[in-house]
Amino acid sequence: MFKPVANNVKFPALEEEILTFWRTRAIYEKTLAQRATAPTFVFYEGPPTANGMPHPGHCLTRAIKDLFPRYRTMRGYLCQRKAGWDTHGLPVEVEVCKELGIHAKEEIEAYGVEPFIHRCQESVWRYMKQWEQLTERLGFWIHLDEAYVTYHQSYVESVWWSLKELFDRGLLYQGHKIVWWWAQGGTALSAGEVGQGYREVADPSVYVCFPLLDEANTSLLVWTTTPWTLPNNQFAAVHPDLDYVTVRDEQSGERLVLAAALWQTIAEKAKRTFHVEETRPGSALLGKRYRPPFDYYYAADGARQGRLRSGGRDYIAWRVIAADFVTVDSGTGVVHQAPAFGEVDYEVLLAEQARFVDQEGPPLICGVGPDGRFTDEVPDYAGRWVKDVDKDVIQQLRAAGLLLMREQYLHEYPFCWRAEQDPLIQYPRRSWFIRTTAFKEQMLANNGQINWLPEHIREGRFGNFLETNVDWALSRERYWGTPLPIWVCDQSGKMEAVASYAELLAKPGATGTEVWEQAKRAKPELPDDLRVHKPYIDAITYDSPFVPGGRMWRVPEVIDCWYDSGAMPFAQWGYPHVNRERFASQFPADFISEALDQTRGWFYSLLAISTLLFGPRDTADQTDAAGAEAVHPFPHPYRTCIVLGLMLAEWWESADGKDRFLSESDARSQCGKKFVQRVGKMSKSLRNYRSPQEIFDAHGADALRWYFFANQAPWNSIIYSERAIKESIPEFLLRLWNVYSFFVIYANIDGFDPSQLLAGEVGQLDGTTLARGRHYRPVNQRPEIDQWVLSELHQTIAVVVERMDAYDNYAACTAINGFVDALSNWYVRRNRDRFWSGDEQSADKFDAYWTLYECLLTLSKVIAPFVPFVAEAMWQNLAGVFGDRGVESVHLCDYPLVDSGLIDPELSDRMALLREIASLGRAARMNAKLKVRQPLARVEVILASDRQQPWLETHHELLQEELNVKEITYATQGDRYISYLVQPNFKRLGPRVGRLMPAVKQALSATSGAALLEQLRSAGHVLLDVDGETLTLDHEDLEVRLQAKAGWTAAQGPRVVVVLATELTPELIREGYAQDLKRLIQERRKALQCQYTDRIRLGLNSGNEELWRAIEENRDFLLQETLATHIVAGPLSNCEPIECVVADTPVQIYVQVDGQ
RNA sequence: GGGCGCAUAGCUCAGUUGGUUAGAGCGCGUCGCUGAUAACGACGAGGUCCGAAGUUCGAAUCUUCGUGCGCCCA
Repeated sequence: MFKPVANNVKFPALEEEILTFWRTRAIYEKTLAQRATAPTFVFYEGPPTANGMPHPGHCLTRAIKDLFPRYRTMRGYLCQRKAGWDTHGLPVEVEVCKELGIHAKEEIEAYGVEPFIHRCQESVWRYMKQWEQLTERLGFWIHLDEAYVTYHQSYVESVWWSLKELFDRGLLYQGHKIVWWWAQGGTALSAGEVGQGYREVADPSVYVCFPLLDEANTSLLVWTTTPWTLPNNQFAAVHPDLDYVTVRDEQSGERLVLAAALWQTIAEKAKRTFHVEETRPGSALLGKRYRPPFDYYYAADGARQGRLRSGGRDYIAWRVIAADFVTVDSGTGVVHQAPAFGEVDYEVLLAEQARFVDQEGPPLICGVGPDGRFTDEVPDYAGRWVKDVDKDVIQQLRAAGLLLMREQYLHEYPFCWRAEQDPLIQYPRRSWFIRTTAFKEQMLANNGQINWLPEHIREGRFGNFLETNVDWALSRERYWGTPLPIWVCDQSGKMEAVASYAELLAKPGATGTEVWEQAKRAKPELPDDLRVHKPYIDAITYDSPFVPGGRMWRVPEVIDCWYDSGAMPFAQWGYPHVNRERFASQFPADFISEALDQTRGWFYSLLAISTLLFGPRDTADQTDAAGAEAVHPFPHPYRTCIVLGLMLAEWWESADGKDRFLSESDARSQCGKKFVQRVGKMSKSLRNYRSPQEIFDAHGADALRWYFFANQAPWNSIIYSERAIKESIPEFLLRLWNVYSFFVIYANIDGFDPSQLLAGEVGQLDGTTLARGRHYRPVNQRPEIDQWVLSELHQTIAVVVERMDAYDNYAACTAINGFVDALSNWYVRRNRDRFWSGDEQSADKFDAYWTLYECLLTLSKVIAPFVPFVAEAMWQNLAGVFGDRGVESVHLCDYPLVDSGLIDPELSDRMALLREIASLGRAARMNAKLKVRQPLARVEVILASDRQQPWLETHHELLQEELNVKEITYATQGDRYISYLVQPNFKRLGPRVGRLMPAVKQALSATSGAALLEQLRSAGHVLLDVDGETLTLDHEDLEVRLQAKAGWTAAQGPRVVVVLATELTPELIREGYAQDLKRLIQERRKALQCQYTDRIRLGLNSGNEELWRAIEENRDFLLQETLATHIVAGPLSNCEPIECVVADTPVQIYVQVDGQ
């Protein structure tokens, strides 16, 4: 016996039971164990951070990350799934600072780096529980207890090894970087953080004169929105191809040089009258020297020259240079350059420096300290915060007669995201870089081999990003991160990199471990991993190999935590210090997936690090012994990458905007009809989304998973809509569940128990095994509809496997959904009688049970990777009857294989036609307002082709029942009812007739369709004169469409028309009455909660003679259908009647269970 | 400002190398079916396939330009 299936299934509760089953039986571990020697399918987990709550977006990534490994495991691969956690970085420090109520770097120093680091380490596990819970509840199978953790010593040491590689190969260097600098906090902010802090502000913008040295009374007119940077001016930039004019200011008589396109606008704004005196291209201005508005540096160096590499000499600064970025969109076409405070400006400086012989070019002028205050180099403003001096600068310019005008300028400017009043400034910092630009071509070649989904990422977003590659700014002046493993000699400044802690301690004269040892003694619970972190690692020094008596000290920086995550392919194993073979077997990944925002994040860090470390090297670069073994053909470190779309939130708010972020039902109850729906980015602070746990509790993980997998291609953005998730249940899960429940109910009634019919081990209950069962007949001996449904099943498997091998879950789900619909709405519906029939031992009945049983078993395997809980629930019951003789879990099964012998495309086509006829018949009934319970005498089916007619004729019964008609006739000649429309087969004829196509179409429609068909039938082809040519068109060149003529109750499809005979006889009408009665009685049975097998007594009260006659004529039918023992006229004692209307007259029906 | 993507029914989305009735689900309306189904089925309304130009015998699909939106970067 199967376990009875509750018809009001609660998926969330069901899922909890399955989770317990998986856990106690260690099913996940068993899936791996049984593939121990199988070929590998390599998956990499992109490490999330556990110091924030998981949100719905993580459900999507984790669902996709679960789907393909599960699928591949069932397909016979070993797919290890090592979890990982990203634990370093500024966000962690910020969380800790919040707890401590501090935010500046000095405050951290004052608090103490050591206790600060301890708090960081503790903080990264804050939401661990929630993450683990979400992961398990979603059914994401991954080894959480063997996770890699980026702060662990072995992980850090792998990163060190890779950095030492790069250092030794000359790929790690120090340079300046202009960063967005939070002066009050003393730190640079990452691009993401800067992006969060943009606000629209009004800044002063000034038009300033830079007097030219060799043109009297003539100045460059320069525009800037940051007056405070003017004291640090080094150059003025023009576009060499733009036209510049020299204008005379009527009022002052001074001449100004500015872009030709802008002079009128500026004259208007400044309320001046300009007279154009000269026009010249920007190129004619190049090299012209000017006097900057402030002479703090100019006084000493204004006349200084340096030697050029190309020979000759040039002034080091304060002259006009060429730049492509100059536009005439705003400003004056002459751009002030202060390289210390602008990334673009700094590029200009680098380019200028490159022209000069080393040490003779322009130095970087920077009169501002890291605290954002002017230094003594700018005496007028020394000690003042840069943004505070704008006014005074303007005042000074005006006094010097250098200010043409000032205005307010509205623009977006970044502020610190956690200290909202602090504007950020661009500021130069010493920084460590990885020379990724040297590997651009290799990265592009590697990228070219990756299977990106969607494809456009390769050439588009990611490819373009690689094309514009700049060296990776690796270092961070922070505390909680992987320390940069470079030690520098305090005598010579020479440096070397260190690849492991042991290597460090083995250095001659190494000291400093006592700092860690003391800390550990004081606080024994400290994880040993901390010893490779600040401040302990900084304490370790050793003898300089470069200078006798020198000491080696670590540089203070830690590294960008993106490097940590990108190093995970080897660092997760501790490679190369340990686990060399594990790395070898798990590299590269076959599959990774994250959301689109990782393009420049993890996808890049993985690719860059892998290309640099494991890509081919030129022969000169054989520094490392590991290098030779480590060269891998592209692509690596991942072969396929699914780039998921963003997840959007959906919420409701009142029309007046007062109540926001409501659920749909809350909005309805609170705002009446005055509410609106909103869709937008998910935001933690706005709380505009429901927690995943709520979805799990209300609808279940399978519902969420199916919604993700089956609703759209994964790279489209998806709305996290509770309603849509809920709706995915009846569409698929519930429909499937109902079929399953139907099977179990009837199998139990009829005593169909496969475990009694099938002896011995049954394993995965595949087709071969089932074939051993008693009463299991070969498929070709079963009714055609059984053959059909199994054919559909195997076609579905073929599509699903083909699509899933191509990582296309959406199309796979569509195919599965289509099969479940066919199973439910055709197979089960059309075969109810076979399951309901009295003869428990008939071959036909066994065929039906074995067929449906096989479909459901196979289906549970097919859906297992998608909806693992429902699949397991079905398997536990369907295969559970065998106890230990069968496989313990559906997830231990192999994915079903296609039995192409069972696929019958012809049968599929025929059945599709039959279903179409049935559907059209119903449509025609609808049009005639003839309900299906009313039997009809006849339908006529007119086919466009007689090919399937003989087959259809053998299925009269099915169609008669479906359409409730007495007779069905087929014809291909239905001239009374229809006309023929013959059209060319465009796809076939297009290439052949080309431009004649419209004429062919015209000629065909001008000829009588019936005549064409007759010609085709008799001669096998049609001759058509078109444009002086005679075309021979055969059967396949033509498409025959049917068109129902007016005046008939008919419905038309492209290849078939169904015509109803609508005239009713009294007998037919009485039969309809009997059908009405049957339905009413059945409803009553249901209301009385009868068992399926309960017998009943019937009583009827009605004065309608026709109705009684109907009962007499259909007595057997009624008794059989309703399981009634007899029918009496009049009421039954002790029985409540139901009042209803049959045959337009009131009737009381009494239903009583027999024996009560 | 640059790059990438998207734009198809009221909503959310499919739409296979270009082929002539553009689909699904939901929603809405009408009706029907039901002893598996708190389900289901049928029918209907609803589409300038964002706009314009081009290529082609033929364009939702290819090309160019434009518009709007999103994301990334500056």
